[in-house]
Amino acid sequence: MTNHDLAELIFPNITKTIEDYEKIYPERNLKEGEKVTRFAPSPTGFVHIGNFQAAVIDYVMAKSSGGIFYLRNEDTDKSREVETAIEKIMQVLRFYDMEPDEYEYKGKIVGNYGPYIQSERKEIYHACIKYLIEIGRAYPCFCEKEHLDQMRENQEKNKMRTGYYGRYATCRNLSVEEAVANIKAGKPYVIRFRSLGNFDDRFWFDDLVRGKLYLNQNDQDIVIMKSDNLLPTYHFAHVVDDHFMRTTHVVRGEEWLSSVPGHIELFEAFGWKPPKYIHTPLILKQDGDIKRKISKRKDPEASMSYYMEKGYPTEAVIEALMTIANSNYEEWHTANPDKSFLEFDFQPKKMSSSGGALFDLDKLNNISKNVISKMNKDTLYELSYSWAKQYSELLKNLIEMDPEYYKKIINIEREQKKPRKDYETYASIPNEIWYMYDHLFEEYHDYDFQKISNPNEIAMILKTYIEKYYQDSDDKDTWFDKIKQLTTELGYCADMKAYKENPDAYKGSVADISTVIRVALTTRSMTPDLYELLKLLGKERIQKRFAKFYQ
RNA sequence: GACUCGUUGGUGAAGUGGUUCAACACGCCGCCCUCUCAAGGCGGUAUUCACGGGUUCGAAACCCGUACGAGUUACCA
Repeated sequence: MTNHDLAELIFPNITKTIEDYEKIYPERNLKEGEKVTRFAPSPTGFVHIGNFQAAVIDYVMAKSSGGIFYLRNEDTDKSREVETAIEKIMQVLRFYDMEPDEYEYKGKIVGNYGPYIQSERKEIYHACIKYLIEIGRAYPCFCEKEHLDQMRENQEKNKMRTGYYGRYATCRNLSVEEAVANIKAGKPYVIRFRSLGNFDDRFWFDDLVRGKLYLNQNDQDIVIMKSDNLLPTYHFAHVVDDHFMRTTHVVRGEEWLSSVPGHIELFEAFGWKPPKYIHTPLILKQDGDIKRKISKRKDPEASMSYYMEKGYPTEAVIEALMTIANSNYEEWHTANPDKSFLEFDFQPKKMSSSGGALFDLDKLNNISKNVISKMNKDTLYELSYSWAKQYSELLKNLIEMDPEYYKKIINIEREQKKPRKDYETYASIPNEIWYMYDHLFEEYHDYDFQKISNPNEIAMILKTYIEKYYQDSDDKDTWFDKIKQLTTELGYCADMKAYKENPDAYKGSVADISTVIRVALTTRSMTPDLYELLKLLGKERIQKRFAKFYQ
């Protein structure tokens, strides 16, 4: 009996060969420099920020080169799979406007290199494994878990490298007859790759981030097909898929670096050319004194849904992630505010290889504030409204009550050279504008009066102001002149400079008077421009708010 | 334990032998700015690049050790 018989026994129904697939999935017609990248998440119901960053890089590299960005669903681990995961993934991609060129979604395949779901590619993997068995580079392994565990324990005890290699790879020495007999007897098995590598020999490999790396050859007979569902392991699926889908650049986390030798050997066994690799530093988080991998269980910000719920503009998240990837991105973006991030010349070499970047929420918040501040009122209206419809009943109701009024509020000190930066996220908007709504204002009674806190004095200031001075029709200069007149009339200092030079000579200043008005109007001592607020509220509502203090 | 990658300020980092006595951004602090806050302006924030040794006229940059951190070491990706 020969390897051929063994291969036939294991895969009797596989008739297509590798050559067939080479024809079905021909080399892509790429122009010089065009890149093919992919986002290949496993459907766990969770889009990790690190994976998403890789997707952003994938997208930028593909799109900026005129190439292809596709989505591949890596669902080979059926035990971890979550039903709606792929919808979430698609939702995230679309939300960030990173529509893949090729994908498979809800039964529809877009692209000529599918299926794009690994569990549907079984035949292709099997054909490849069949080939490997025929040429003697793969074999069935009947070792049981207990045996493997025992073996590893012994290896550890003897300070040997752990794993299935060399003399520990017992099943590689089984004769075809023995293997066939085992299979016919119904023994469960996995398929392992037969490594020809020598761990003591080194080879170099060029990672686009780190440059030339000298690595030990792989000598592990890694599992390429699992026993229960006959699906491939990640390692094997990566090699087969990225070859037949004609991926040119693989972007993945640096946790994959140590499996590179195995992947390279797999490519070599087929005589295929490996793609270029970009192993990105992990995204870490500061936890007390230590930095650790951002974890999906402990850290809500590990999930992309966090940023969607909080209402960060997509542009802000992308900028934060791009800045971690290439720190000159920010500078470039300020210099080219109107350009899309796709026009940025992303350079893998410029990625830090310092083994992990802290994701800085302060920085994100700052970027986000800037992004929101630069939106015009209509854009902010649209984006915050569509966010509210999904995530905030409160904001949604406020907007729907009177969209034009809402627009006026968010337009205060907006659409100018140096706009205000009040809103960090869409979620933070209600907290900044609620006092402009009477029904919310009525419910709140905690006034933050500052220097002037005597109720009689406050009542007097407010009453005098509204009855004697305030007019809706005043322009800003007139308005402020009147505030000054009021200030002087009540014995306070209207000139800030004079006041600062000699504060003891006065009861207080125009700033104190303004603060009283501001607080009475909003309960807060810090708000946007007072004049704008007054105008928006109008005399009648102002009067009502003031009246509380002198009735 | 073994293997691999790394180590520049509070954070992200620029910088690969000599205008870097370490850019830029965030954060923090201070001052200024005819109403607050925000913004803005100005200034401060690493006598030094984990540590020790070496190479060199010259090192954060090159070499060697040490320490520390991270990743991998699965029929998970």
